[in-house]
Amino acid sequence: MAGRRITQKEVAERAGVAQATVSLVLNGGRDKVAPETADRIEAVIAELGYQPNRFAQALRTSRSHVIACVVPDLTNPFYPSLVVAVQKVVRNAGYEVITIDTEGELANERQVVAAALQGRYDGVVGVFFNLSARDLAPLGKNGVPVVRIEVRRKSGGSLPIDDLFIDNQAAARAVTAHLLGLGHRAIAMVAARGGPQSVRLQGYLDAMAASGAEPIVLEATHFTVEAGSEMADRIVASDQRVTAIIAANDLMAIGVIKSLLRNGLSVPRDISVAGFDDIMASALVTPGLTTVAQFQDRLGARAAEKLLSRLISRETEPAQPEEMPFELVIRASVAPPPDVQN
Amino acid sequence: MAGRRITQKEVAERAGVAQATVSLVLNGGRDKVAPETADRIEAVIAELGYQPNRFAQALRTSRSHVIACVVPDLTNPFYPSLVVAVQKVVRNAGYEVITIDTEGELANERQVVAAALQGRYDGVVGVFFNLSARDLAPLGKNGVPVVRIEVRRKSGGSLPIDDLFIDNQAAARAVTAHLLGLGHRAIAMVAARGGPQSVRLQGYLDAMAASGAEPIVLEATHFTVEAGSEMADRIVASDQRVTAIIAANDLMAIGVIKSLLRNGLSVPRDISVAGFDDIMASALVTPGLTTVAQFQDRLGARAAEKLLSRLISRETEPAQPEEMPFELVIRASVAPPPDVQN
DNA sequence: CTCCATCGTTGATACGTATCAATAATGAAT
DNA sequence: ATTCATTATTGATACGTATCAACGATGGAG
Repeated sequence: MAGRRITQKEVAERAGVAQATVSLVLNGGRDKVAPETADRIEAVIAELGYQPNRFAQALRTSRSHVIACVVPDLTNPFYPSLVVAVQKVVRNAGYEVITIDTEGELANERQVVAAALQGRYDGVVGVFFNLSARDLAPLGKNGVPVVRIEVRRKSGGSLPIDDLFIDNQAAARAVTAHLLGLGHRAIAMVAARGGPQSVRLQGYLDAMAASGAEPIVLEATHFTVEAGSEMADRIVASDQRVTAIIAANDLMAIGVIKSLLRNGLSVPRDISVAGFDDIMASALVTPGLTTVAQFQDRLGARAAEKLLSRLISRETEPAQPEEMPFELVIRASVAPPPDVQN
Repeated sequence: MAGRRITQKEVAERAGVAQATVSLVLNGGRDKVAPETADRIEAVIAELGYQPNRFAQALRTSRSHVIACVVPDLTNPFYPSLVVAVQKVVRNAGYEVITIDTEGELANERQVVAAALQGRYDGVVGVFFNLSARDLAPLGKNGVPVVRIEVRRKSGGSLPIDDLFIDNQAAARAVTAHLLGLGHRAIAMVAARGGPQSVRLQGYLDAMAASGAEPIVLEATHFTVEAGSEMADRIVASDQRVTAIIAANDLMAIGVIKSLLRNGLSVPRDISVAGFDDIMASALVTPGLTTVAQFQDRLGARAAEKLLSRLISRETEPAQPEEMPFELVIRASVAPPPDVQN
């Protein structure tokens, strides 16, 4: 009962003017309108506390002022900071953010595209595990800009699909090289299907090949702590002698550490461990986890900026991929291999 | 160019029928419509892949099919699992979720209320640090149901504000009693302003008073790891002798542990530490953190269910607060005090 | 055979906005 | 004094939907 919604019509009546004029004033046509009229209308707007009806606007303009932020797993601590960064940037520009947890599932990613094609989202930003540029093409064609966050240089081709990427292959090479430099040779990689896995794996393989070391690869089913533990258990149980383990992300790496400690091994004295992402927990575990920081907040903020500029300028020029930095974060979980430690 | 949007009008034309009839079929008026007509229309709908325009629907019905999920800090690992649980439940019912990170700020919480009053959200679920039932009252009056997640028994009074709460005072009593039971007397509490702080603090004070022990309270400015470390530093630097520290949440507790270890103390040998929330990192730190689990996923799911049932039934009966369980999770960060350890 | 109730369908309308074409008012130019 | 260009304002319209009043058709009761 309390607060009925105020409409332009009511403002118009109160200001002794037509609804169209109110609309004119609101849409920057300030110079199309006599200053005193504009002032009067704005006074009434303030007085009545008028707020435009977003749905009517959306219906009329077919712009929703909503953008979709797509992540594969919100409970993976890597993503919330990204999402928050996006929200902060975009909020000031009058956009709302719908965060969609796709669980890494193709079907859910498809649903986002479908919803966007319905005009529900003005733009899409995020991480797609399954969809390729081809799948996202309809969005570009229909004027819905997309900013992908990728794990390697990629291009949306001639479409308005911007790519923000971190060269994860180089990152994986860097981690592997760091371990090799300390004297490790028997370095295992624990990866999982989907996501950034293959790229990081490739970087690892590159570095190993370059140094002539024999790669050892284990593939888990998920990017979780449990999966990491399971893989490490398997390594311990096998007779394979390993002095270092690289996990495809920090959650798995933490699982690996847990498993090793449980099995009575010392990290890094017996086995060194490294991961990717630099999630908060990585600084908190004991020993601190050596990992690759990707600066999620900067990543999210930059992605949001790119999307916004597309939304504002309405330009549909082909995209330029933009590289974002990573950084090797050295912590206590890595040391020279036992035979070099003496 | 590719996929123009299909409207009811187009469906109607293709089916040789009026737009109103299509609408009738879609809105369950299936029994108001001749079966063969309905079949024909549904066939066309499937054929053309018609999807209703949400904005037109919202404008017409003033129901947005969007619900707001309000949390104070998405980067606090406590909340994402809550949000995800809400999303999962609500998605199947055809609702979208807008997650709003209020940063614990009053202004942002107010903005949510304002947006909801504009009709942007059909319902609101979440954690409010600053707003009281009185502030949320306008929502109830305007038919926007609210489910609050609270830290103690509270009531929306006669309004349709459902409360889901965990008795944090009892939880704090339980933690404190556990420590007292082990023989601790000099137990400090590290709290922060806002949020669940005062309630947990009260539980701690209750338990201390009941056992005749002298309370020691430190108040930090934020609920973060850094704040926890800072408080612990302060304790170490002081000449106060303390054998156990309870932190108002796990992030702070982890900060406390970090600080103590840095200062050359052993946890739990020299000082025991406990927290609240049971975030993932708590199981991963060394030593594992004794804490209070609140089952965020169940909490979120239940909250979403309550909201949904309000949305569907349109009932505006006064709310009944519902209690959710907590559980003391004992890990390695707690042991008897030094003088009992002999 | 006429009347009336019932059923299926439809035309018209409103939700609140943005925008376009048209009008009224003003002053400049002839 | 008349015409014309310019400026300020407005009426009308459409976006896509849900809904209500009204309509024609059908068939049963009288």
